[in-house]
Amino acid sequence: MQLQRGRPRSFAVDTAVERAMGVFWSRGYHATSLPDLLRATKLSRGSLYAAFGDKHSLFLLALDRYIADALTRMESELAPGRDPVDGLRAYLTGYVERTRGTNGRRGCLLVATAMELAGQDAEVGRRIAGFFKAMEIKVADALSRAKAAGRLANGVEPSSAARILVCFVEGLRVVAKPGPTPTTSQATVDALIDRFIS
Amino acid sequence: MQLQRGRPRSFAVDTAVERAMGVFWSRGYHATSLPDLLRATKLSRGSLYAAFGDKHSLFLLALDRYIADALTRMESELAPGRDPVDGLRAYLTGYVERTRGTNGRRGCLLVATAMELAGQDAEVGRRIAGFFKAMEIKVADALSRAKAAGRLANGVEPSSAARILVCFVEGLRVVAKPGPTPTTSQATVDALIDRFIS
DNA sequence: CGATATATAGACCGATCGGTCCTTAAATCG
DNA sequence: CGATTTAAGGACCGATCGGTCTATATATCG
Repeated sequence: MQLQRGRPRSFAVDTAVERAMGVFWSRGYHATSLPDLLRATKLSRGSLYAAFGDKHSLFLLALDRYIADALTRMESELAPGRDPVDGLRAYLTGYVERTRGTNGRRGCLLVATAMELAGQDAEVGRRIAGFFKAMEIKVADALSRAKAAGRLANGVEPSSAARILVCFVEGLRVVAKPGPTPTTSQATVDALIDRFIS
Repeated sequence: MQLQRGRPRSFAVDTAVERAMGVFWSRGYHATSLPDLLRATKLSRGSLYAAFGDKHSLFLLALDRYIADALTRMESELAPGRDPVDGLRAYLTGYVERTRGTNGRRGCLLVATAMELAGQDAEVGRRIAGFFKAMEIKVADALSRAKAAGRLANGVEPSSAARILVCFVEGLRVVAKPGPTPTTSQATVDALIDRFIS
């Protein structure tokens, strides 16, 4: 970003990335065309390529933004200062809310990208794997704090339970994609929590 | 399919569908091109279009085949005649095996299709939703038999437990996509079973 | 054999893909 | 003011997309 003499940038890079993220999120990488991105970002072809290089680079920025948002949300839900059981409940319930109605139909950019690109695109693969790992660590940490407080059911081991929860929430996003089952999801989450919390 | 006078069909429709399935499975729908399909099926353009109509129709046949295979496998794993707990273990362990090494990288056609197309393509959406429903019913049935045999942990309800297991296995396929974690998956499955079986 | 049916090979189609480039308008600087 | 910089708009590019069609070769029938 250089000194701005002459006409200043009429668009904020951040909001352009955010809008692009929305398109990739709704359609997936391959099904998103340049015209789609231009419409969403309100940029001209020239501006978009000057600012972001190419479609793939812009996608990586959008993916990074999505990941950062998800991690930020998790950090507040599972904050060390908070009651770990409340945090875990909030964390899981958040996924239920995100699979309701229109949101459910939209799915999850991370899951869609994992399935669409992670196998072929190393750059993407690293980001996705890193996210799942980070998520697992945060959940495991919350479970450890719950265990220390004597709130875990007998025989529950934080690290393996964390892996179970991570698989579960990602699976929720898959199963909810074709047709969300609004009422049952929360009950399913409650039943799951019931197996781990005493 | 009409009477075959003259040169007989030099290819079997079934094996062509199976080969096409393999390509869609590895690359996803949008990223699979006609040349990809021709190479895999060893058909000419003309033959492929004469036999299947278009790319989308061929994809639906491939998806149906994948679903039928999955249901067949489940029916043997969770057969009513078999010990339900053994069946559930075999069912879950099957997913662990399918996420190892190269297989894991390949992912799952159903999950990938759910994320890539189920939101936009009603025909596909119905198939995916139907599969998840069928799977849930089969698992719930096995859990019911386990419960009747007094093999379930206290407080476990078959129908909600089935929803949990379905989400878990589909999530396994997502998390395993970017980089399989071979050794831990079985341990994770064991830890999960441990929460439900007494 | 000749008639018929099937599949191959590949030319061909319009549309769209991602990406480059050039002109013009607008805004800020000295 | 004029010089400079930024972005918009859109023409334009080669490549590829899914899909059609026309030979041509081959096999099976009567």
